[in-house]
Amino acid sequence: MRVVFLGTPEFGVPSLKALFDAGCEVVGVFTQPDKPKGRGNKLQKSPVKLCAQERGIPVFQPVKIRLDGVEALRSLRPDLCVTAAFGQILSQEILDIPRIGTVNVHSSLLPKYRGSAPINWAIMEGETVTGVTTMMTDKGLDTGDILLQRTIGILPGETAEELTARMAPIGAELLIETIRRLEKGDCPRTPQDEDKASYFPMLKKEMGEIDFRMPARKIVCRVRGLTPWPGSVFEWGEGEQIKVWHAEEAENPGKKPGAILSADAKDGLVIAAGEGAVRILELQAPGGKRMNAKDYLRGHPVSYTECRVTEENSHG
RNA sequence: CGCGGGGUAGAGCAGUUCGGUAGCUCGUCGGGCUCAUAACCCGGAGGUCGAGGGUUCAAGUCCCUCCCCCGCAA
Repeated sequence: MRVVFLGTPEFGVPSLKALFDAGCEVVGVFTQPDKPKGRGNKLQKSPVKLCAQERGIPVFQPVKIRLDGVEALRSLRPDLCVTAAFGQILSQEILDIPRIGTVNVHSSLLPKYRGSAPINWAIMEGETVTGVTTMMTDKGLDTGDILLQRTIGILPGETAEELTARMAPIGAELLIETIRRLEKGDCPRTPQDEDKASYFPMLKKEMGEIDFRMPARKIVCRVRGLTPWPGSVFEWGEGEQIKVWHAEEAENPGKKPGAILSADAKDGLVIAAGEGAVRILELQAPGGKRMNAKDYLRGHPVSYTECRVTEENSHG
């Protein structure tokens, strides 16, 4: 079977490897164009591109596949297209090309958490269970028929980064099972229940600004869900931005949100929230590396009594 | 050449402007106090100051080269 894989970040790599290892004829890989990234603005290849090149699979990087990638895809004459965090929307014209159709590996239990950041949102919403879904892609955004699903528990304190790493290989397994069953013709196919559907938007950098007026429990979930990108930050002193890598709930004796309840190497860093307080366990100052909050405080005495309380930002 | 911060004891930092015996907080080891302690008191060990070269009577500090780490922006 001729398969074309479309994916970009690390999440898609296990799926691509699995297709390859399962003996599928992966005739091409589509991924986002190399972009200048990191220090020095050097061009970076996506993880999926690197993986494809290692295996000698032709790589295509249209800026917008529905505009300048159609002919390339058609010429590959795929029986099946597989997407896993590709990052571009497919047009009907694209979807019509593969004989069998396009299977998407989505990292939530659809129809919940449609959208591009399902793992992050599931954690931010305080879920304890999520999962992966394989589905037939249609023109809508994550609205196609569900093929197979597998549930996965979210561990206490787990970050989006950790959960993503854990889910990617499971998604790959489910993908292979889906393809086997599609080949045999016994793959279940269930339309999504629109009444139970939920959609969550793309992550934006501003979402990382901690709003201390939220309940501590919520803040902690957001910190987990927004790791590693965009990360969670607060501001104190003269605009110094502190990135929070790890936090937990703590007691608040009744101070107003943003008040610094303690900031020393002995008691750690605790900041009052709307409900309860947030104990910051691991942080990162501008120019510095991430470190244990107490270590930070040992070398950086803090005299501020409060943090800046940011204005309302989208999705509390 | 996108902008910027940094590498000093096991950890986190100061010291670099204006060269002159390397310091702070914590940890660690030993001792003391205490019903007890992650608390307190006394004492000790522990550093090629990222690497190499240069200037100098003398370099963590000044000059040159290199390596590594990190933030922003994308």
